[in-house]
Amino acid sequence: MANEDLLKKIVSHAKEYGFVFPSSEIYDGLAAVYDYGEYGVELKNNIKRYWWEAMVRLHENIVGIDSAIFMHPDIWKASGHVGAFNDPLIDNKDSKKRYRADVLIEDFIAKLEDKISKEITKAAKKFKEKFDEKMFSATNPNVLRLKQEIASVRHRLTEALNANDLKALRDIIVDCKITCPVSGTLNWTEVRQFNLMFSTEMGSTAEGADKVYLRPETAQGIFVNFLNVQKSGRMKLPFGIAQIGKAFRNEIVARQFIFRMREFEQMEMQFFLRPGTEMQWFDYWKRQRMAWHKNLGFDTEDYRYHDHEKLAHYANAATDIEYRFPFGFKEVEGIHSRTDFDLMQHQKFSGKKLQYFDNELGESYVPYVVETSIGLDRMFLQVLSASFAEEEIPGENGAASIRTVMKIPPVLAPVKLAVMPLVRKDGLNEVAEKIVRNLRYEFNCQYDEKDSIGRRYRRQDAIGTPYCITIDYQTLEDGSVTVRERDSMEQKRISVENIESIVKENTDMGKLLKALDTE
RNA sequence: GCGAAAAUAGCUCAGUUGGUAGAGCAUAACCUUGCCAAGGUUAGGGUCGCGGGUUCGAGUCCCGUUUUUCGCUCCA
Repeated sequence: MANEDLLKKIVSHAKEYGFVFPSSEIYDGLAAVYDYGEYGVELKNNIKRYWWEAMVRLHENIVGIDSAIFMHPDIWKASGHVGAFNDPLIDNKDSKKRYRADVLIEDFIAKLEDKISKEITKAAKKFKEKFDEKMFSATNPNVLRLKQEIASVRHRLTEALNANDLKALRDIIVDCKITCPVSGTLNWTEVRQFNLMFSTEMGSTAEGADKVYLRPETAQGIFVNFLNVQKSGRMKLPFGIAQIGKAFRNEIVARQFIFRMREFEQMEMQFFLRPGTEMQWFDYWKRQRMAWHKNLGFDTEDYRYHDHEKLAHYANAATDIEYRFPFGFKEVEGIHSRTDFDLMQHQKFSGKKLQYFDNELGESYVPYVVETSIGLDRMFLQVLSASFAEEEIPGENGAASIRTVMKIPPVLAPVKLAVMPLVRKDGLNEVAEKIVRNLRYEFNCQYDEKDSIGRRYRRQDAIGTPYCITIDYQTLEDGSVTVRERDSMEQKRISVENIESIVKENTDMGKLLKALDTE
């Protein structure tokens, strides 16, 4: 199966069986926004629970919070999102390449500087020992002209950037005849700014309204609550704060189904620690998080680390956990050693001390942070991708049929059990309905009496239900039922009383967590 | 945001040189069967993504637009 086809199949399967719908579909949809359907929301909630309990319940020193999406606007100045998210971009119409306008100009300045050093090298060769570089660069007309040009361009660049004047930026490019490195032409578009943060107004009157942003990450809600949690929870370093929540990014290109959405959900944990111990904790979380993924039982070959060589300004180590999606290995989770960058920034912008008094050392300091950040929607897509299977089943008269089955780990499956009467008569349906009524307190349980039993099994396969119970005439005689397992399609006869324990045993979150903890 | 391609029923797709929309599956009701999809009868469901234009007439031709996919680009 070609890989693009596989993604297509997953997308249409997700829609057909109520996992994921395009947003606002009857209005032609809204780009890069999706809704979760009746089974999707169950799966998503189960993933959240697996993460939350693995982080918060299994670690004594990790607690959770749920911070608001709206935050004080200055937070985004401190975090660097205002500014860094505002790159001025320009496109070359011939090569179709996009550049950061300020980078193009910086490159141009670098070229001029390069010219100066070439002049100097040339002159140095010519005059040998008699060459005086200081004297030369202060008097040579070529060098002086270049220096003047650099100063002028740099001045204009600074002015334009400070004034946020996009037209002035473009004028510099045009005036300096800066060409596209690819096409070599001057055929530029306007300079445009892409603010990756969504904003809205807080306050109902136009005059009093203040601009607020929809958070582009959940991490900042943790940083600004660091002291609150540390004090109210009497937390001792090292400790972590976990959070699951929505974040919003106005992506220029949002594609690949729910892999990159404008509104998405993150599961983040910030681990606060003593400076100098960050690499040890970075390694710890790197292993822990990979173990969490692999504990789900999918093919371990499909996971890998991707260590960052180019680090962001705030990080001193970073790695991604990547999964082999139908469109290649892509990031599902990031583990970053963020140093004290964030807390220092908030200390600076808020004017409040964000320090921890370490009794062992007898001194206070701004803690370092190691972060684990996983995209819930990506994780969801990962589970869909890994679970989706089409199997050939030998038919009765030689004709093979295709079985589409979602081999979702039973703990995460939206529906744990389907109960169906073999026939919709002779009281079999009543018996089945009663079983569902009794078991629905324990786990998500479905009743289905429509169509042939084989077709009902296939319907449950399509949504990943791990167990199907069938009530037949023998049930009426001895209280036994058949239990059919999703992946093997094997059937066993068990007594009605044992249904609960069998399903529970194999769909139990506690058991999955235990397997994770002993690794 | 640029370029290319696509868009017809819930899904997968037909639809001839322009003549007023079909199939299979799915869904619902009833009957029948009963352990791994595709039994029978009936029904519902589409202003052919949307808007404009050409034409007596547009699913079909033209322009715009939206959404999706692919390639660039971006992902602090």
